Amino acid sequence: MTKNLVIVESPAKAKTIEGFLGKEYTVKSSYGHVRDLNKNTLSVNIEKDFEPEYEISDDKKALVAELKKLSNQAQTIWLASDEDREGESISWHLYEALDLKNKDTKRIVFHEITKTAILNAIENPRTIDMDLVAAQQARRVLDRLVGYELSPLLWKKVKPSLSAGRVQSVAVRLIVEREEEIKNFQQTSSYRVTAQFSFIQNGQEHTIAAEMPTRFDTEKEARAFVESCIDANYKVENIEKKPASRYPAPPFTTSTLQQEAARKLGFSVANTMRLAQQLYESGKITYMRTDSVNLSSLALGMAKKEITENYGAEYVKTRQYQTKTKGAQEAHEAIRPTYLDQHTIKGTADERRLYELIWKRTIASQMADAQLERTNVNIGISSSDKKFTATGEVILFDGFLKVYMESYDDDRAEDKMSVLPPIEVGMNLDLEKMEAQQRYTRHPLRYTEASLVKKMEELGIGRPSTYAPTISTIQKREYVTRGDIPGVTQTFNVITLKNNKITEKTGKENYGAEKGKLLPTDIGVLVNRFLLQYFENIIDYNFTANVEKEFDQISEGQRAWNKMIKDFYGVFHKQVVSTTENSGKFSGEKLLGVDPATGKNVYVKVGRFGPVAQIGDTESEEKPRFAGLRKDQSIDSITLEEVLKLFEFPRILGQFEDKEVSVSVGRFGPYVKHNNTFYSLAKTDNPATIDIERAIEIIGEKRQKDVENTILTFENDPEMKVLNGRFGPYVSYKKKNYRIAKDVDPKSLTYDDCLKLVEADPKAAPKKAAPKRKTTTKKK
DNA sequence: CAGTGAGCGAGCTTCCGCTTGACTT
Repeated sequence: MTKNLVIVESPAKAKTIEGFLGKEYTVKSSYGHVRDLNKNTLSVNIEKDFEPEYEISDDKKALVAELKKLSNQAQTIWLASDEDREGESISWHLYEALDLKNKDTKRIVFHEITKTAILNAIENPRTIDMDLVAAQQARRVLDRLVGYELSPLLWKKVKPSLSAGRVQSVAVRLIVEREEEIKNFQQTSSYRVTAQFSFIQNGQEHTIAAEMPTRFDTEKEARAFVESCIDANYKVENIEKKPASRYPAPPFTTSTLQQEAARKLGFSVANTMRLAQQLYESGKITYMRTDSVNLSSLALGMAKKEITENYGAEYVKTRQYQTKTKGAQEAHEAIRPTYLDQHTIKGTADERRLYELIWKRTIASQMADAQLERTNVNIGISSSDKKFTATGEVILFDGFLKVYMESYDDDRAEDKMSVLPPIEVGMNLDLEKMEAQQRYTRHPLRYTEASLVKKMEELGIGRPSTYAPTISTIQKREYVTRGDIPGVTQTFNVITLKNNKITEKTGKENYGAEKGKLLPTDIGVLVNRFLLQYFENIIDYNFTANVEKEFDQISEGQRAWNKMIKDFYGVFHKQVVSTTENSGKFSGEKLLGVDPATGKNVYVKVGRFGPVAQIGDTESEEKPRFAGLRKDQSIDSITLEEVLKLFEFPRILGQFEDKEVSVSVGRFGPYVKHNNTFYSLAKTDNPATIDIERAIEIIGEKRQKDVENTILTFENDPEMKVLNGRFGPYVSYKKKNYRIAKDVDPKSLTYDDCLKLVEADPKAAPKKAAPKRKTTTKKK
């Protein structure tokens, strides 16, 4: 018999809290939301004031039943989900789904998982804040209306299975527009002049590197300047020393953790989150989905002690950080180690590296500023008014730099502190070498996963729990791919003055190479163009920020949620209807030219199966011919010549085992076909140039692999096979697959066993390709 | 990436935010 039932969102949290509360309390987890709108229908009743039709999610039915049983036995039910919009809503949905009674139910909140905080929360219960619940409902309904009205429009006008939404469509827009910026970027160049000087002090030679702050726009000007320096004298005119300090970065939020783990450890956003989840579940770090930079008083105390013991009291500076993030809800602490005295942990190499990063960042955030002395030296030229400057930086006190320094996305030098030699005002310097080098302006960098998250956070779109899933969605929809840009070789001029002689030469550099960047696809570009044309208001960068203001008003009780939705939907739905009726197919069709062989028009466009080339007109009597574009080709840049090559498939390569071998390009990439069997080409193979020898090699490799993956075959029926696949052994029969129970040794199966499995298949109905996720079965 | 290899006469696809295991053909 449970006296008190406490419900939190996460099981790891439940475990910790149960320890604080003693045996009068049972602590359970709701595992997030327990109810939601049905996945297969709109589930928003527009006629009835946008009433949402909630249902208990399939995977939560057993859990809700268990919680209901426990709550029936308990005297008091404590709803302890997070103190933000979603958390409040989770409490309300629990209240509804568990059929709770007002007098037995108490709503409590806490921001840190400590015994005092929990006990304090228990002392100060409140009721569910229905205004906040209404704000969440508005958010949920708005997202559903936008997503479930825009996506079907895309299926109709652009391509099936596409999706659009308040968050993902803006993320795609950012990537598409960055690419356009890069395409339209006008490169310019200028000449930067650097010099190396030397002097002798107490019989010792010193060198000093300097730069001229002004740049020359043209080669002519640069050369004229360098020439004017022949026979010139150089003199130290003044030295200025200035103190400077540097501050540590605030503790990690989800977004900054993802960024730093990408920069310092090379982790993908999804990988970082998986590792962080591991660390959280094993109690090593605090909650990893947070937008807060706040540390609990307990953590501040631990940090102070740790820093004092390891580095000394002068390294301590306790700080409370304030969030700068728009719309931050701050239901949790920042991400930090649970115990700061654990500098390292046991675990996999990646877990340890991520933990150490979190530890360093947390500790550094509570350490003293670094004190520096920056020195600027001006060097005069006897033949010119222009000056060279040399800068040096000396660390007087390292402070937090002893532990950690944040990285940046661009290639700015993170650690270019240089110590200047013992230089004095009035000193004459010898010129060792002067160089005027042509430097090009650089286009903005493409987004990485992590820098996209940063940008999304700045715009206030998405939440810590959705950054990683959103990035995966826009890649799954093939709006965006991750890839490398090789860059181009570019030449630059260098004018050198040495020993009073001028030489000029050209050098080479690689420009614009980028690795692991997010690149828009043809489909991404097209969908973005569609949305921009018909729904600019929805993919406006300020749309989320604006509706968030309205959600805030709802949560403050100043506005009715369904009134807000009504105002929005009135405009939005009209757009949907008018676009449905007035716009035709949106395929991005482009006429490339005329096929010299037939005289027919050649087009490229986005078809039902992706980017496709077409010879002949759709309306003509004779059916047009189609050929899919390769993954490395794009509608934007492909030439007529390249398109015509695509129609040269299938290419007959020759004979092998008395059967024809051909190569072609299909939906899943280039393949070799032999005896009605398909063999995928390796990434390194080019279907346009592949020869029969290599094709036979590929066939051999595939056969070898098949043999390795074949567990059993049967002489009486070659169609029946026991194979080893991604999910372990399975039975394959007549192109369909059947699972084998876990406790059965696949090697021991007889032909009859297999046939039984096939016949016992519950899905007798001819359903193609089972859905990836469980679909909710809604009965009417 | 084990499997698929068309250009669609059907049926299905889809949103954002909470949270973790379940467990695939």
